[in-house]
Amino acid sequence: MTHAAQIAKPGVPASKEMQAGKTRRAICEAAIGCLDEMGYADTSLTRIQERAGLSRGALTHHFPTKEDLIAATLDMLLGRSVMTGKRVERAAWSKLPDEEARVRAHLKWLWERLVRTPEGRSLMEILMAARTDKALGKRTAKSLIEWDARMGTAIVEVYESPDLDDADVVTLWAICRVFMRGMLAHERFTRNRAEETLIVDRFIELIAPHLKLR
Amino acid sequence: MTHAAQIAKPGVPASKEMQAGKTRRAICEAAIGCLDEMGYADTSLTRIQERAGLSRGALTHHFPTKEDLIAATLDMLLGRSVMTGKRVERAAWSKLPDEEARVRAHLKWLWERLVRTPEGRSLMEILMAARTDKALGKRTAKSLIEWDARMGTAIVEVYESPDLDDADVVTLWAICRVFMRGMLAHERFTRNRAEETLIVDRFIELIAPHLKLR
DNA sequence: TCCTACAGACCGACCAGTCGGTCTGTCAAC
DNA sequence: GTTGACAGACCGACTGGTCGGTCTGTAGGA
Repeated sequence: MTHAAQIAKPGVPASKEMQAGKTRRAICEAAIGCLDEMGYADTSLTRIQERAGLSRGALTHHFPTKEDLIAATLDMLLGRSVMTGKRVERAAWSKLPDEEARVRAHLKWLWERLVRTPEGRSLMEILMAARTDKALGKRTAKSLIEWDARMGTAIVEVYESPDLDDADVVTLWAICRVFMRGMLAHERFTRNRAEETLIVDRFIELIAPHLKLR
Repeated sequence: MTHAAQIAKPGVPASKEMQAGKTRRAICEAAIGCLDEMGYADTSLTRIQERAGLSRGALTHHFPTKEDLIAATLDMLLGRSVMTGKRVERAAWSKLPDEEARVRAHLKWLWERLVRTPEGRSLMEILMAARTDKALGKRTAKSLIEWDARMGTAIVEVYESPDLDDADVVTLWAICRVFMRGMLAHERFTRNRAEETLIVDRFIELIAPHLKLR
C-alpha cells in the first residue's frame, strides 16, 4: 500500500490544536461554498472534502457525521452575524444627515452585505433542510432559538420604536430578516436585478418609519 | 419470467387519456406530499412512486426524467394559486364591515390557506432547488416569471393604492408573497406558533393600510 | 511512546434512469 | 358484430454511479 507523502502545509503550522481549528474552519468554509453554489441536496461530503483540499479521513476525523458538520457550519454562520447590531455605529453611512436615511441605509446594508451573500444563502439552505430533516432540526434548534434571542436583545440597543415599545422593535427586526430570507427564494420570479431592488427598496421604505435610532 | 397480474383499477377507469391524466395528477400529488414532508433532498423517485402506489415503470412512462416531474408539479402548484385574487369577493370575510379589516383578513387567509400549506411548502422547496440546479432553473424560469406577471395583473383588479399607482400594488403584493415564503423558513427560529402569529400579524398591520379594495 | 491529524481504500444502501415485457382500450377492416 | 393490429398504460428487474459512513494505516509533534 503506497501512501502518498503527507502534504506538509506550507503556511505556519503553529501548534497542533491551532492547526486542527484551522482545518475545521476550512471545512466549514468549504461547506458554505458548496451550500451556496450547489444547494443542500447536492452538497455531499465528497464535494466538501474536495473543495477543502482534504482527504475523506480528515473530514470524518473532525466531523464524524454529516450532521456534525452542518451543525458546526451553522454555528459558524450564526456566530458571524451576531455583531450586526454593534457595527451599526461605526459604519460609513452612520454619518448621513437624515435619521431615516440612516435607518434605510442600515437595512440596505443588511440585505446586501449579510443576507444576499454566500453566507446568507447557505444559512437559508440549512434552515430549509432542518425543516424536514428531523435529526438536524432537533440538533440545531437550540442554536437557532438562542441566536434569535440574542438578535432581539442586540437590536433594541440600536433601535427604539417611535410610538410603541421595545417588543415591537424585536418583531419588526424579525420581519426584516424573514422578508430578506424570502427574497433569496424570490429571485427566481424576477426578470432582473432591478425588479429585485425595487421590491427590497419598497419594503425598506415601509419599515424604516417604524424604527428610530437610539 | 412470471409477471404479477396487472392491478385492475377498481374505480371507474373511464377513457384512456382520462386515466392517464388521473395518474399524472396522482404522481404530482405524491410529489407535493414528499416535498412537504421530506424536503427536496430526500424526495426520490422511488418514494414518490411508492406514495402514489405505482410502479417505477408507470412513473417513468409519464415523466421520463425527474426534472419533467418536478416541472409538472410546479405547474400544477402555480395553476392552483392563480385564482387567489378572484376568490377575494366571495370569501366569507368579505362581509366584514371595516374595509381595512377585510384587507387584513384577506392577507391572513393568504398566509394560512395558501402559503402555510403542503402546497406552499413544496413550492418553496422547488424554488430553493431551482436556485442551484441550473437545468431545473432554466426549465422552470418561464413558468415562474409568467405566473408572477399574471399574479400582478390579477391583484390590481382587487386592490388599488390609497395614494400611489397600480405598480405599487403589484410591488406590495410581491412583498407579501416574499415575506410569507420567508416565514416558512423562519419557523425554525420560533419557540411556538404564537411567536409566529405575532410576526405575521404585525407584518399584515404594516402593509394593510397601503392596500385598498376596489 | 503515545496521541492526534490526516490519508485513502472500502462498504452497503440508495439514487436516477433503462429496458424488455404484459396488459387493455380503441378503431378500422371485414 | 367480430376480429385483429396497434398504441399506450403499466410492471419490475437491472445498471452505473454516488451517497454517508467505516476502517486500517502513516506521519510527526509532545
